[in-house]
Amino acid sequence: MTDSTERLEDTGYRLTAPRRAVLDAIASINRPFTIEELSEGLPNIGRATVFRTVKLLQELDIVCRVPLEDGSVRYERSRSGRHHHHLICSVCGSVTEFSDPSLDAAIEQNATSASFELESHSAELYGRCDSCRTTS
Amino acid sequence: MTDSTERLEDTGYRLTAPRRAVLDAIASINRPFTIEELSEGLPNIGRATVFRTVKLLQELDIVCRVPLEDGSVRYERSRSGRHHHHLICSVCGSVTEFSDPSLDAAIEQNATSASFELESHSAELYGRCDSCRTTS
DNA sequence: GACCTACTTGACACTAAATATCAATAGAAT
DNA sequence: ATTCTATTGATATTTAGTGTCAAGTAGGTC
Repeated sequence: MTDSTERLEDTGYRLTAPRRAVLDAIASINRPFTIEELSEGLPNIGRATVFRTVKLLQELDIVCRVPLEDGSVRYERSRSGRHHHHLICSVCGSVTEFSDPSLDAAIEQNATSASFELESHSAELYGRCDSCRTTS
Repeated sequence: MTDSTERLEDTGYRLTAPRRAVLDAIASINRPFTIEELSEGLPNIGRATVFRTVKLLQELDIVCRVPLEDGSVRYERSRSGRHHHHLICSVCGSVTEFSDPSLDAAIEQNATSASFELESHSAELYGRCDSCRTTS
């Protein structure tokens, strides 16, 4: 979170008390969260500000958007702060990041053969994580 | 759409007038649509029915959900009716389906190495389609 | 063809997620 | 300390979708 505040400043954004509060709250949550959940834990911060801050943090790759299989959305602090994909457990809801250059290459290959100029992409994997798989 | 009605019947769903109307409307739209747009073109059909029917058609792989980069969602008649991925043009909004076993394999490989039991996955490619790329 | 019954519909209320507005507030540069 | 502009909070509004339930109808049966 310290380097998150730095990243905010470096990008020209103001380091305000509400933004610090949102960053702290995100740092202390250890699971994917909804904005509502985050907002409930921050009764002194306006709901709109929480939405705005999370949107900002997404742009800075500090937080990432996690689309669930049912169409709902959660957010999570990005571990890597860089491009990655997700393994999303349908049992416990845990989200694991991974990167794979060969997966990215396969995606680029498909774009190229369709004469499509790729700007970005997403890949989400849904299933059961190791511990939920072995525990059930 | 004829085989869509067959697929409805085969699965035990009733072939009702509203469902036919929704199927016809989808067949006549040649671009990704929102439920609102679809519903506007069907003033005699209840909004809830349009939502319900599109949800049903998704389950039957007749229609597919297309998540856009900004988090909004559109729907499109599935050409293949089977598992596939999307090339989504950020200029004209066109959506092209593609399948690639080697892409699927790369995804499965990642799940396996994380001891993750893969149930499903999605991959969306965003950028500029061939005609928008060459026209601009 | 009439009948039955479960599936489906339509109207409407409601929820959830997010954005728009705008006066008031407060970073941070000087 | 002052100033200027980004940011905030409160609230209204939008968008996308679901829940409820009485009324309607598809399609199998006699």
